[in-house]
Amino acid sequence: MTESKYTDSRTPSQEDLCDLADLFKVFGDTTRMRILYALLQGPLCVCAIAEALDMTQSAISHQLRALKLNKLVGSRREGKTVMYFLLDDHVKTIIGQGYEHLMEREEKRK
Amino acid sequence: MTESKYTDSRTPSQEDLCDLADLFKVFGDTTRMRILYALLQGPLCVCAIAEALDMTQSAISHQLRALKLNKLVGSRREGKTVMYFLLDDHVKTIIGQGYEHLMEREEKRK
DNA sequence: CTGTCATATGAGTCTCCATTCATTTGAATC
DNA sequence: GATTCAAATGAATGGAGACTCATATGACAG
Repeated sequence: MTESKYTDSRTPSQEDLCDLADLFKVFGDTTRMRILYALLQGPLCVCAIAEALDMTQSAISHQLRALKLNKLVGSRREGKTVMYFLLDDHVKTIIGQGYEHLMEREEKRK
Repeated sequence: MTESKYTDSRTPSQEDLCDLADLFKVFGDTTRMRILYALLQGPLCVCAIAEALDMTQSAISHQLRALKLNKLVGSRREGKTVMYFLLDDHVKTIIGQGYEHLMEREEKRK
């Protein structure tokens, strides 16, 4: 059975591999990566993120939307402001593994 | 010091975050993801991959190039054929973590 | 209920990149 | 050397998506 859509099985189907690629696509943008990294330190509101990354509020909102759709971040309203925070421990692990790969890759470079 | 380019430090600089996003961009394509997944089982030559994924040899070669540039796969010539293989254990971990995230995300979906 | 601050969203633009197609390089066999 | 099979590469094209700009929604203060 390679046709499973998230059965209990550990073997991804072709469709799963597509979803997987779509997930990593979310990590594959500098702005979103910077947002995720910022949120590693703790929750932040939209304007704080925009300020930290020196980008427009609109650009940040658009990217937060993508992160939220993929359940990587969550949000809660606090008065006029909206706080965003990481939803998932995998985020830390995935970023960490990516970073380790980068470090090793650099070592091997002559 | 947030300016380090792969120092021994564990804290990525802005440039590192960009490199990190670029790395995940490589995982963020269905074709490349399918190639990596195929290679999890063991080394394969270009034509075998092309056949397995039902895509042209050219398309596969182009994507293998991207994977190779990022040191995710290596290659060795064997006669007329060229075998490709995974270079890095992080690949397995990263894909695994991504998949776990997907599974959890599905659970939470009503 | 009006203004203001914070955020979300839609349309449009511009850039990037995955694939195709045509061609080249490379190795083996004759 | 010529042919053939495998792979790499370059140019061109089509589509996706990141940002901008303008506008809408939402919450609070007065």
